[in-house]
Parts: sequence; C-alpha cells; structure tokens
Amino acid sequence: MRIATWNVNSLKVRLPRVEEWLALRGPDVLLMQETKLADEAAPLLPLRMAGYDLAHHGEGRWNGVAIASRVGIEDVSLGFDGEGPAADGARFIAATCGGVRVISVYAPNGRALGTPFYAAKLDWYERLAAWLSGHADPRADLVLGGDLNVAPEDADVYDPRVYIGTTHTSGPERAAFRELLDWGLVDAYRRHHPESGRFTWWDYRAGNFHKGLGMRIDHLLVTRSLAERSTGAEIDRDARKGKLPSDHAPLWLDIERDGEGPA
DNA sequence: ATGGTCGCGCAGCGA
Repeated sequence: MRIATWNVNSLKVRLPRVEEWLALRGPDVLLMQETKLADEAAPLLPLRMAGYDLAHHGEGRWNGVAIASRVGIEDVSLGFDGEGPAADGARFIAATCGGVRVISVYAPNGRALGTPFYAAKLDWYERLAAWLSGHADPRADLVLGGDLNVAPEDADVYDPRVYIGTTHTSGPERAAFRELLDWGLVDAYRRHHPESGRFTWWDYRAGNFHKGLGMRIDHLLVTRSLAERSTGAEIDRDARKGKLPSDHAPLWLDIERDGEGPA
C-alpha cells in the first residue's frame, strides 16, 4: 500500500499536476492540503476518472484538506470531534481507506513568534494531540500526514542559523511535534532516510528550489504497526520542477499488507 | 537591488 501526502497549494490550479502525478506514482491514498476550494468546487469527477474517490473539507479561498483513495473511503470525519467542521479552519479530515485510518492535516503557519497566530498554531497542536488521545489508538494502524509546518530537527532545514527567532523550528513547535511521536507515532520518512538536507518545501522566491534552500515540513507519521511494515519512503523532488509546480513536493510511504509478505 | 513568487481575486494579504 502506498500512502502519499502533498500540499498542492490550490487544487484548482494544480489539478493537472495532481492527475499526472497519480498516474505516475500510483499511490493508493493521497492526502492533500491547501486545496483552497469550497466543497462544491472539489474536482470529484476528474479524480473519479483517474480511479480515485475524494473526500474534501474546504472553506474556499484558504486552507482546505482532502483525501483521495483508490482503495475505498469510509467513515469520513471533518474537523476535530466535538468542535464541528467550521471550528478547525478546514485543517483536518480523517477517513478509513483500505482498512487504515488516515488523517490529512494542515497545521497553521504561525507567521511569527509571539503573535496571536503563533499562539493559535500551538493551540491547534494541543487540540490535535487531544484528538489523538481521545479518538485514536496507538496500537492500531493509523497515518497522520500533511503539512505540519514544523521542521522537527536542525537536519530538516538548510541552515538552522537562518531560522533562529522564526517559526517552524522554535522549541515550543518542536515540542508539540515531539508530543505526537511520544503518543506513539513514527516519522516514517526519517526511519528510511537519516541523512540531512531532504526537504519538502522551497520558497517560490529567489530561486530557492534550485539553490537547495528548503525545509522538511510535510510528514507522514505512522503508528508502530505500520512503521514496522514500511518498506520505503521518498520525497518526489521532480514534482516541484516544471510548469506550475506547488511550492511543496509530495512525499510517499510504502507499506506491506498486514499478514502475508509484500503487497 | 533592503526585493525576490505564487494564489486568491481584483487590493493587498497570506504563505
């Protein structure tokens, strides 16, 4: 089973790139973020033509998360339980695909340390952790993926000195990220790639992609049962190239089916 | 050169 995540930065603009990428890499499940669409505008038919069902949670204009699956999609939930879909800013969608509970999240950016936006980011992480504690089991198969807007280690940025005093690498953000790991999730990409300098996002400006100036802020966090069955993970830098790219690259993880050997 | 580029939507904000 191949599970991928991609901040597409407008599914409307990116649809051709997404269709192309689905055909190329053939993920069973694709978690998307920043679709920037209202639910009525979600491209259900084009994805259906590509063989995927789509569950979408959007508010239009900003944010918006989705799950595309070619192995079924059931028990869709929008937003953190108890808050209702409107309260989460269209940053959380969960569904069961091929027997695995998958969650697509788009963490708040935080903008700058000490701002209300930064406080809201940390608060969102607390609510995410509370949701996990209340509604998920670390012993079950679960994937929490998306744009978490945190580079968990210094190895996840091109130069840690550049980020001193900024968001994405601050102590409280990294502590919030580590709380997810402490709950029972494993950073699936790191399990396969210990090396530094592997990024999922590069600023559009100043040729940063071509200069290799990026951050690893998109993640696939999986419970141990899945981590033990994972056979590989890759960031697809090629998808950041070419015509009309997102500023994020997709990331995927391959998992053996439960039971009898590789899928 | 004290910016740089996108997407949204039609000014200027957010990332």
